[in-house]
Amino acid sequence: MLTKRQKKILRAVVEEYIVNAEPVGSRTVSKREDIGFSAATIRNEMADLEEMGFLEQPHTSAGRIPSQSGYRYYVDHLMIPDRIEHPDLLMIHRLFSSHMDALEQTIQQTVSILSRITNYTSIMLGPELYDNKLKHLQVVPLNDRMAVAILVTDTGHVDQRWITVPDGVSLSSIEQMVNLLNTKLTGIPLHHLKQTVHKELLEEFSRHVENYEYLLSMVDQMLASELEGRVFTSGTTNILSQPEFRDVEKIKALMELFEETETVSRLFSNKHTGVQIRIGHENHLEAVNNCSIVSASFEIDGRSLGTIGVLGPTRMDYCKVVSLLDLLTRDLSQHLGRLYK
Amino acid sequence: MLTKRQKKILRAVVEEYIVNAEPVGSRTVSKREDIGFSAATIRNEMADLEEMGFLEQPHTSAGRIPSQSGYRYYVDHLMIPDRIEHPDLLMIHRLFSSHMDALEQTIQQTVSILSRITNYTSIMLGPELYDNKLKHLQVVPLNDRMAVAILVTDTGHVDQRWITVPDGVSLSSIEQMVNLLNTKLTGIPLHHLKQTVHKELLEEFSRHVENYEYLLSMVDQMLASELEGRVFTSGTTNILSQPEFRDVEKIKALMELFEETETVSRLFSNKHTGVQIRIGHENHLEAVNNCSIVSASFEIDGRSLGTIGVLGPTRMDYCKVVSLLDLLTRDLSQHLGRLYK
DNA sequence: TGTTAGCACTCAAATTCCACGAGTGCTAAG
DNA sequence: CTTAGCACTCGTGGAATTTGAGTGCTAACA
Repeated sequence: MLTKRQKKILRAVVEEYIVNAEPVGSRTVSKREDIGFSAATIRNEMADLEEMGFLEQPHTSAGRIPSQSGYRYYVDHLMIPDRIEHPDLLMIHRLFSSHMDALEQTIQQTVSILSRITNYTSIMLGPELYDNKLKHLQVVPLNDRMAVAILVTDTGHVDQRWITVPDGVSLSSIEQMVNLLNTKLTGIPLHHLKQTVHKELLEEFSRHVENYEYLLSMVDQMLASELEGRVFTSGTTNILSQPEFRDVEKIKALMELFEETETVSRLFSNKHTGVQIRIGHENHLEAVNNCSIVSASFEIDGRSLGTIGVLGPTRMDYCKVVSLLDLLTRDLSQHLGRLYK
Repeated sequence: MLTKRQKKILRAVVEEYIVNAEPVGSRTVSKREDIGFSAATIRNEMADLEEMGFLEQPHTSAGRIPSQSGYRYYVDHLMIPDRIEHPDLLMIHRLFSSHMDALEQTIQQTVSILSRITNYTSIMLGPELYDNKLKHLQVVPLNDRMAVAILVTDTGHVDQRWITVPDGVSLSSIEQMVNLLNTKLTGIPLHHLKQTVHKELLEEFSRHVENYEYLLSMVDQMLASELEGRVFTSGTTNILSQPEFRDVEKIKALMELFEETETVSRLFSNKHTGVQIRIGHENHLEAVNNCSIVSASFEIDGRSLGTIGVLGPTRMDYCKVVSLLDLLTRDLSQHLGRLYK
């Protein structure tokens, strides 16, 4: 357990380092208004804090910087979330009060705003489509071999894919099949579509549609849509302004990371409610060992729709980011709620 | 006019520099097999070539590097396009002989292969949709205020947008209108849709559809689709391995460039036939002053569909890139031709 | 007993200095 | 016209030196 004074000092060191990105010495701390002790006293306390693992020294004759447990203690016990500045509030308010755009646009704009306000890289996962329900299915033939299949969900998401038409299948039988599927599948969650077809509709199929065996391969092609949410990013270059990324190798590792949506998706996924903070090694990934990821989910009716998050150096302005994410996910959830009702 | 020997030497310098990224001295050149002169002779010639502006010296006691006009002369007069290596050929062949994917996937795979083979950043513009013809129009209502409009073109491109339903417009009248539009607009090029509606269909509208004034605003929303081609990139991080990008500032400028699709689109646009090379300042953009852009268009029936290109340092392996782009655009054109017929 | 001033000490970063050598330009001989 | 030889240039890299921020320890003080 830390004494009150130690907490004060730890907090001062973290906040000072977040701003200046340079090791902070005892003198700097003692000169802060909220600290009433001499540099010598601070030195003693800082030595103790280092022994406890909350601070570390780059080298003997330098000041202290927070260790990863130092940051962890800070976000868990010492941090007081910022109030969001007025111009930022205004920008967010304007985004969500604007007329309804397509979902993807809203998402893209949200990440974009987040990265502009924080000056870190921001990322959004989702929304996942698993339990979206089928609203409409459409097949548009392009020629006698190719057709476009279009799936619309109740949330207004549109999914498309090209399918090849098996030999010997007529346009009219395709049409017949699509009609049948539409009447039978509307309202079924996407991740149940395939098994519903195979379990319940096979019989119906064989009765109403000729050549149904061939058509089945088409249906399977149609329904093999991607259910995972997409990854949206914004401000990937922001992080290059941070002094901890002067090294080209680090930049490269990070940029390559962003090109792998798979990994990004894993890094940012967040099944908890509320804002989640992962500091450095807590991410279990070499490339982000000196980065922190702050993320939060947005939801409708308690059902998580996706995640929005920020990636920055461990020396991140947690106060600002946390309060911002809190606000954004609230507003986003509300906005999407209005949209879907 | 350069003498034969000068050409030989210029070529040697350029090729040597492309490989090693270090100033090449007279000794290095004289030791090449295809050069039969002593270092001293080369020195004299190199001094002349420098005077003519084809070579330059970083400092007095260093070798020469090609100037931008040096590269220009090289690609215009000295370069002999490479034969493409077998494994690369195989990869490309496999891409285009695979079953037909959706257009976007083919495109993404093409850029990806290009960047992997060249180790530079590769980019594709397009395809532009201006003269694609409408194949099918569909409106799927989500609730009483929102609907999704879906546009399918004859090339299988699907465009979607959310539209708001004006008050007092019934679902049935929307249906009626969509039917009308489908019969009247199918086969019309996308960039004519709007004016066709306003010029030729207004009258028809007023006769068949009630409340047509309200519906018109919906139609306008639907048809305001984006006709410019999208920008696809791959291997943005490749360029970070090049020794000319050890400087974080340069990296940042370039990465920020990639985030601006507008500028990227302008940089790579290529209205000529055949492979086009733009070297350094010829791009008229600060961030790519020491980069070259090689691009080529792909087309169907002589009609340009889009552009594919490569961005690398001016010290680029032009031979490889040119022959590769030549092959890729040919194959791509052919592939798309097969697809659309 | 807790706090503070003073002082010697440490060590990274910046600066200066120096030797090395790759490469040049010029000259004179072949 | 070509080439060997030589003096000269200048960037590179390493060693030595200086500088200064910051520490730990000790002793005095409240």
